[in-house]
Amino acid sequence: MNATIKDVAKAAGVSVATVSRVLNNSATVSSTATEQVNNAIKELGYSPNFLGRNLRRCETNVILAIVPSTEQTFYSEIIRGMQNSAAEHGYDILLSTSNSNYTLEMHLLNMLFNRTADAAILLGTQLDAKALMEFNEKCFIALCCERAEGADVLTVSVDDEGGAYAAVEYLIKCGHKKIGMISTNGAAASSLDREKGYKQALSDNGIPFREEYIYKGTYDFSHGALGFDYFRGLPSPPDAIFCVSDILAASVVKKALSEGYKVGEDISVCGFDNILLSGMYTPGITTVEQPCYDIGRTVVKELIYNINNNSKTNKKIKLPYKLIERETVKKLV
Amino acid sequence: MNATIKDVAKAAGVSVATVSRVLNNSATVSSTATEQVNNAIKELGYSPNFLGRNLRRCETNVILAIVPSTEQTFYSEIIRGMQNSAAEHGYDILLSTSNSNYTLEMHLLNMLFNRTADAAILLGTQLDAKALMEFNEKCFIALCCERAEGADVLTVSVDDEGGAYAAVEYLIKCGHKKIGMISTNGAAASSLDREKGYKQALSDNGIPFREEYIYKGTYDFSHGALGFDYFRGLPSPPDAIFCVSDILAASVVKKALSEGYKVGEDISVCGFDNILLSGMYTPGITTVEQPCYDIGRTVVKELIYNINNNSKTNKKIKLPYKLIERETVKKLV
DNA sequence: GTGAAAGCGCTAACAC
DNA sequence: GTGTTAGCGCTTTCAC
Repeated sequence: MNATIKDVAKAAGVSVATVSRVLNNSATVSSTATEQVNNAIKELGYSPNFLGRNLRRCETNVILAIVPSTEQTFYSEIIRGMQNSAAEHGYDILLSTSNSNYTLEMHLLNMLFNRTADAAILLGTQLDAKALMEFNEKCFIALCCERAEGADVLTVSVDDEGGAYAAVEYLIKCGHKKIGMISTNGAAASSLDREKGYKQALSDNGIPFREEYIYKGTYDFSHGALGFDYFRGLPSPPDAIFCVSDILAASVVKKALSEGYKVGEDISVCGFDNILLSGMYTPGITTVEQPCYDIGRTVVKELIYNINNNSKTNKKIKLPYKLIERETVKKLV
Repeated sequence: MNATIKDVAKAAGVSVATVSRVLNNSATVSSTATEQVNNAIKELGYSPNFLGRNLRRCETNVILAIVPSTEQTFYSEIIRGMQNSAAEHGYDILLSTSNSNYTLEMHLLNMLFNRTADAAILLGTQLDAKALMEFNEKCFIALCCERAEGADVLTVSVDDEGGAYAAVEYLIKCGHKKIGMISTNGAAASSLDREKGYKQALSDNGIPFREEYIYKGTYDFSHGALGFDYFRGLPSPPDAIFCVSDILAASVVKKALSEGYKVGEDISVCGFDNILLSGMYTPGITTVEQPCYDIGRTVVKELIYNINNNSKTNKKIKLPYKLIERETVKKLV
């Protein structure tokens, strides 16, 4: 079987303690001993068993990132940010998908209790504030991208309200007055925050809010088209639509195109996220960019701070958005 | 701190052995003892420490899936397939991204040696056949989606050659004769196999292969447009283009559209993968679907078979593709 | 049906 | 600068 630290010690003619010391640079070891140990390691093809090490140290240096699925391409940059930040602190990020399934998410979170991971980052969760707070008491967790209303847990996300405000203000500045919004009817705090930004921008610009100008569906692609159909059925349909995600925006664009509309001319649409799709689409979709890489870096940095200081700062961090102008918004002025 | 098996034993008034037995259903325990133990577990909020268990058992029941990045949405279904299959066998799938970086990939593979995971699945790798074979001797690994030329390692992928053949034959059946291909110039075996299918379909249908009808770039979005430009510069440009990926196909479509072409009319294009984008695009992109879910299920099933039987079957499994007709291919006949 | 005890591989006092 | 050794939490053999 695999060589153990004992085998290395024997081969190097030293004690296991010395081997451990060179393995971890934990104390001064004579250069001769160091060399002997390193030779033995090489010879035996030794690799330390982390199960033993982790058991002893009561830590794994693994952070579990739980995503609903990897279908959202914008997670990709977030994860890269997480990894880079983690690597700087000697941690690894391991990902797992919950498929938005409560039982599966609980199973994954249970990895914190069974010591498979030191901490977990939730990118969207099925748990309510109460359950999250309970976890937060016993474990190190963080929310990423999606805050949970009433949950006092470390959270890093884009400034959802500000981003939506900027998008709608941009639409208004472009001369649009009849602005609809496609949102979601679940409990997603990001959607709620974006609705807030939408309303605020309207009101700050003297445009009355109309209840019928807000369509609520799901995040599913089909709901963009559905929203578009709904708006068309209105006596006075909006001529610009702000969507809570780029997927939804793409759906609106596709539907409008298929109905013979010229998007960016007859109808304007703006998304949120700036996923790759938005730049690839024809016409290019105007949207609000999330600082994904920074979000990933930040959440890991803060989480590791908490781990190292055995603290629970529970900060709520909102990172800046960026408006990306492309071709789906008509400039009337 | 966290309760241990000892605490449970004490609280239940039994030995740790008995607790372990009820935890693992490993031997008959009297119903009274079982009840006492379960009560103690609940009371103490006990969760077994897997580091201890895994160390003792010399296994983790974790399979590491190493992906270049989660940017490719079609990994999403593959991972779902992996997870479902893994769960059936009591395993968890943990994901990690290598960013196509050799050092990072080696770091992740090293988790096999340090016993963080029992096996690894590589979805695209930077390692060459020799390195893969070496790993395969000492560890349980599998390749997924992308075979490695000359590597005798368990591999599960779509039938790349057949899929490409089907796509090109479809183009031919639609009346196209001047068919270009956008491929990649790296060592990606899937691209090579798809080129083979392209050539075979041509030759089987009496269409001579033209060297200048094959453009090789990278997987990067920009290379679709680059390929399109290249083809346009030819004295006799192709009127149909088969792309090695949907991303590349989308790029061709976008570029053609921006140049005033009517895609599916003036020019035909067919992709590969059937990622979500292809259905969302306008026009919908005709493509070859990979059986992602099945690929994921199959690779995990075979890998766990190997683990359980301590065998290395090294099967090469090719799963069937499916042609998805949408709107980017003109039917001339 | 149950308990005592060895030991998985490692780290870190502690002693020298 | 180095070695001895206890013990992290668990499973499992062996006795009873």
